[in-house]
Amino acid sequence: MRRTAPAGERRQQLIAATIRCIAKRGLAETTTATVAREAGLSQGIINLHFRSKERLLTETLRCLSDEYRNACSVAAAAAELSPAAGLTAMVDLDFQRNICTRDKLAVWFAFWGERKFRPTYRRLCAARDKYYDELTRSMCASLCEQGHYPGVEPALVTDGLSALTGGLWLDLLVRPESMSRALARRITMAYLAGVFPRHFGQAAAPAPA
Amino acid sequence: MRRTAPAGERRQQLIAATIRCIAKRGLAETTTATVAREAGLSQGIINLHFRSKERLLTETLRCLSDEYRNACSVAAAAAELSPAAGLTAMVDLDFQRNICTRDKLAVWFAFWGERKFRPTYRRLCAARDKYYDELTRSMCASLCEQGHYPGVEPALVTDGLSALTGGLWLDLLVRPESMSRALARRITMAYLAGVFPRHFGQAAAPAPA
DNA sequence: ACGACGACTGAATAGTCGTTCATTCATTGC
DNA sequence: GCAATGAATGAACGACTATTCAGTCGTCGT
Repeated sequence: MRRTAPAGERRQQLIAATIRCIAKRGLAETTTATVAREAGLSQGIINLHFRSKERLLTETLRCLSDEYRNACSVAAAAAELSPAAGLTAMVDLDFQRNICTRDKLAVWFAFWGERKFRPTYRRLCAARDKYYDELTRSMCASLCEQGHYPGVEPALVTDGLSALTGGLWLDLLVRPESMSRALARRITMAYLAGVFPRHFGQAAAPAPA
Repeated sequence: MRRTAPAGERRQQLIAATIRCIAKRGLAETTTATVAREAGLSQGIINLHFRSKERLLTETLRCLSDEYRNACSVAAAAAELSPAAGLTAMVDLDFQRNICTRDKLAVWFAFWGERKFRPTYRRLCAARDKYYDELTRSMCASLCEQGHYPGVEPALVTDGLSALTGGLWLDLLVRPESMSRALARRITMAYLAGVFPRHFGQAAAPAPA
């Protein structure tokens, strides 16, 4: 391996090592030394490329947050076609291979446990939440209007969907033997079917093969 | 204040201080010193009454777990009347004043973030989960049978309900400005209404004043 | 080929935290 | 009242961790 690498590349490498480290050992036992070793580099490397451990963690979270928001653009595009297609794309995305890795889920929950106490974590998480909420809410609102669901409150459905997704992620992380991405997707679609029966109910959309 | 107290009392006092400490500062910044100060006692007190910090944390989690399981007995009793009443009691319980404190939620999530890596945390959390699942699943199964819902899978509904509750707890903790216990309860009941419309739908049960 | 640059190293440092233990002092039985 | 008991203290200790920095060595321009 090259001994020297472009700064951006090394930063990415260290962030990846951080994710693996948190997933393997937990945030409490993730030290600068373990991350450096995981990356196959030396003690001081983290303070060289990030100014501190804190910044490494912050950048790691920002990386995941950006990745999620970028992935959302696919769902936003699908929503142009129809609100129901947009919501389906959103659910697919949430339980997709790339986004919904066990390693990445471990990192999300590690930070969620601390976000109340670290303003920077809170800001980054809140930004992702806001983006999700606005996107999902507009889809739900359109579907309520276009699909004639006068009794359904878009804000309520959005909050429910967001909470359900978060809860299923937790199950995927801590009880992988009894929860799978496919099952999580089914449960979420069943929720949507309960809310919007004419669009997600049994007789509504043909299930994608 | 008495300088010496019965051992059991002091242990409870220290567990309460631990909960406040984790809720105020997060697990990462909860040290034996901060817990002792929060309790108004001295450095070595934790190692005196619990053998180590680790055991203090474990006992704290066990305390919350037991409290939750005890509270469930009310819901189990209600289920004897009817499965739907049991489920309603379960939802009420989950968003009740005593169980669903901001402090206690903070502790739950602090441990959930680490449970993958600490066998003891995992065991205690898994025990609570199992209890919840079995209780809820039997209620759902009874309701499916007695209420004639042939298309509904009890296991799926249980997983969904558990995930939704967990997600709403997270919202209550980190976004108290946009989530309340009452709203969380409404969202959960709306979920049940989607699954069991004849028992939880608009025209089914009279909303409690 | 060579010199300058800077990425990288890893031993040293300063600070923090969990744990220990000799000592203090309130409580209880006599 | 007076020991005897053991709960509680808090200074001291050892282990660990983030950060620093002087030195090493690969890379690149000339």
